[in-house]
Amino acid sequence: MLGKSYEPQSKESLIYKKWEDNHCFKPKSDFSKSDDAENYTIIMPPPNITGQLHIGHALNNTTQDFLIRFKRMKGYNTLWIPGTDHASIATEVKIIDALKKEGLSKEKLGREEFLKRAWQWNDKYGGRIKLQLKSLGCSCDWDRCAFTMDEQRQKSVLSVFKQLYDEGYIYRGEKLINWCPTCKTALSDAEVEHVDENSSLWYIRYPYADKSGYLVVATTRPETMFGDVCVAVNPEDERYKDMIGKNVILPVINKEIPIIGDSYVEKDFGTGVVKITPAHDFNDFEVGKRHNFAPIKIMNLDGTMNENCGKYANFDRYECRKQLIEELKAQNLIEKIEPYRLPKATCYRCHSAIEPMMSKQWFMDMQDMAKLGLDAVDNQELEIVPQRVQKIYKNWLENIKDWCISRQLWWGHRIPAYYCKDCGNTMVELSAPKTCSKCGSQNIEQDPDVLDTWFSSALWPFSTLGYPEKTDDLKRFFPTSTLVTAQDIIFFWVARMVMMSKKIMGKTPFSKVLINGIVRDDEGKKMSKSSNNGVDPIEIIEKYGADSLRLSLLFGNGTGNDFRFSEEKILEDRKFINKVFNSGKFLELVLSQTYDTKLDKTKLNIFDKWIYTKLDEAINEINKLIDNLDVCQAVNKMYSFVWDDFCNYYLEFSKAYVYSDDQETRANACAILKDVYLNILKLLHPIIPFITEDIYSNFTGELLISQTYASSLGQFKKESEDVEKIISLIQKIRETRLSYDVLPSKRITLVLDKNNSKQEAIDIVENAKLVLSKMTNIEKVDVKENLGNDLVKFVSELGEFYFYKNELVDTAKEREKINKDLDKINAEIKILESRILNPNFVTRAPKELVEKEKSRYDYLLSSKNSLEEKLKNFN
RNA sequence: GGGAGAUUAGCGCAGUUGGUAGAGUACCUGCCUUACAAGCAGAGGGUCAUAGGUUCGAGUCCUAUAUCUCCCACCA
Repeated sequence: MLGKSYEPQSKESLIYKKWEDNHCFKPKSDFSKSDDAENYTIIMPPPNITGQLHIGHALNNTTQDFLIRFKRMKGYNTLWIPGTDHASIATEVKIIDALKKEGLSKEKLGREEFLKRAWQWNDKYGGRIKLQLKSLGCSCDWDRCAFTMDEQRQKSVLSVFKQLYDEGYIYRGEKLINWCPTCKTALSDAEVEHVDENSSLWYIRYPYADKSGYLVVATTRPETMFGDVCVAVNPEDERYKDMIGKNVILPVINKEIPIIGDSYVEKDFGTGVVKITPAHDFNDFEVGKRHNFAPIKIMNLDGTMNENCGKYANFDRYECRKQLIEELKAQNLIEKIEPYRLPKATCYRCHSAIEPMMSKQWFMDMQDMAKLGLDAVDNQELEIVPQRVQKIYKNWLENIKDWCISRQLWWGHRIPAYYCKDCGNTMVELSAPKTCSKCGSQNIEQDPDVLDTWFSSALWPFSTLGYPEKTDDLKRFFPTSTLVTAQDIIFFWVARMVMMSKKIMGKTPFSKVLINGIVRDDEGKKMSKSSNNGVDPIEIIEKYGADSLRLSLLFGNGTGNDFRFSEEKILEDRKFINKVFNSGKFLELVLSQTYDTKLDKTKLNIFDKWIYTKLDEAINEINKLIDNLDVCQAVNKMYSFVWDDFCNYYLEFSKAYVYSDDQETRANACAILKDVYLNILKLLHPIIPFITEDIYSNFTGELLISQTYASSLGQFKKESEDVEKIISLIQKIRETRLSYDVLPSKRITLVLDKNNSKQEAIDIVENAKLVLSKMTNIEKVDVKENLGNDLVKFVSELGEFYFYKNELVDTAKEREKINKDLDKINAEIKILESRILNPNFVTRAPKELVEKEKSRYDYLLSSKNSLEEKLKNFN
């Protein structure tokens, strides 16, 4: 029995458990190896274990679950692999924060203890994330749940690292890298965020060595002057070109450096003179390299100045700047200071200023890799939806630089590089070597650093399937089908997965990628921790149920577009779920009043044939839309099919039969209604799995999740068209009744002209009399030979119809209304005439369209005619 | 500095080969019609940001402009 109203809270977790207990989330091939159904595989973007899921995750995972459930019911061998990400730097930052509160630090704790803490953290938060996914209804295979740092994934990482090292793609070297002085680690380019900041442009005088005056250098980083190796001017710059080759004195430390010419310098910016600090600026590094200057490091890893800065050694970088400016001012070496807005590079985790530093790190050569990533898109091995994202993806790959993959952190995959302390030999091995491969020494230590967290994420499409082992899963499910993710990790993750998969597996990891938009709050602001406007899906689920949340996320939101989340929208959308529930209650009621239901699909009336045809069309259309990843339209279609076609029409039609006095008619009508309704539940299951499952099992005792769509009965074109005509007649009757202010409860007569009506119209109306009467409160239909003038005419697609004038209520406002309608029709007639009478249109436009317009024109003319006649009735 | 997206009914939004502007919600009218008032039946409301262009025909394609949002970026 269905309750008075649906209560999701009490049921959802039980339903989920039932699915799990019955192994519904597992691929069919787990039970029958010979199953040759086509595979449909999704790997879940692993959420960071740093926290809990927000609405953005809910959107992504609902979308994935929608796809998986739909494909599962379409008969595919579906696999959805869940998992979590260790999120190296993000987690480490969190744990350090937590330690701080206890008065502890990472160093005090030591590596081993620290890692213990990290694993505890994983247990706690990873667990909560899984719980959230389950409450959302995600039908992923938990037995295959992966963690980026579990044993299996460690093997994948080691294997890939070694292979790429052996092939020369991974190398170690001292280069200028992005250094976060707070996190005390190197970062990749992708991990640097640029924010505009108000600062100054300092104009500093560098005296000529020959004491003939000074050169003014404009800089945003005065404190880096200790690392200057030269100053540069544009060789084309008339002001300075004669100075090239002369020397200037670096103030404060009084060091002589040369003036060089390099076209990198813009004549028009600042003074046209640039100080070159190769060890602390990426551009300067290139300039320095071109002119063979050795970089001079001036900073320690914690952001303090080093011994190359004279008395400023050990000063914090900002304190140094402050005092240095004062000293220069005192020496009259500051020409001026201008306010200046500059993009500041910051750490994407702790948001402190990044310092470019010379440092020995591990890198991945990205030239060949990037090409693999570009090929995937260019050769259409990979389709990114929405298409515009493809440009962003390509642009990034086209400008990519080598990837710094080592991090000076503890929580992560330790780099499998071993150094011989005696001969300096480097060994990259899957397990720790006991002796040096070169000198045989046992004095060996492992690199203390770990890998960029995105290195392991990049392997996700095959590491989750068991790589490097040649597992059945890997054979069966790689490459996967669709990836659904958020746009902020296109570079971090999507691009790198594509490159790694192509490199390691030789194949693009998935054929389609759906990039969802950003989730905003009800004011349109991006949901983020800093704005504190994030919403926990669990809260919403507890309040409204998972189905409501899911529906609200999927319904009416353009695929790939940003999405505004509000509880108000949930309340609006939730009405649909109520509608589904109530139609179930209606079925239950009807069935309870019928002794016997026998489904005989050979005995379908035209309305049954119509709804089956509509259902078939809907499924086909939805299938197509889903293949194109047009989730929004697919859900729209489901919604309108169920509410408009099924609830508003079919259900009402069926009342004419399920309450029939004829037992056989009644039994079959009930059976068919039930069958159609169960199909509706199947159709909706991917959006609102819980309630549909609940109702389905109520009616059948079977599990809905494991059902497949019924094979089509075929399409009944003729009957469908007839019913469409009946529907438009119903609308016309209702409209006409209302226009004459006839109360809905008043039963009136529908009249047809026997001589002038098409036989088709008479037959259709005759056959649909019962339904017409139910839907429009028509008492009877008169087919008359001779029409008197006591009638009022109206027109539908089936032709002309009449009401008895004396059954209607006249009103004065009728004239007004008719005139208004006439105006509208005349306007459209004019538009159509401009077309139909235009020889260009008639000859160039498609024939069918011309035909369509012509018949529309005829219809309008007769409508006009009838309105004009009607108008006469009110004279 | 470069790039992308948005601009459609009061509101928040759909609109996939160019072919008479759509649903939801709000508002208005009438209905407590035995699934559902979280409902049913109707109605009103849009020069599809602006200006040009291509076309028989443009919300849809092209070119500018404006406003908003996002991404990328080494002008010291």
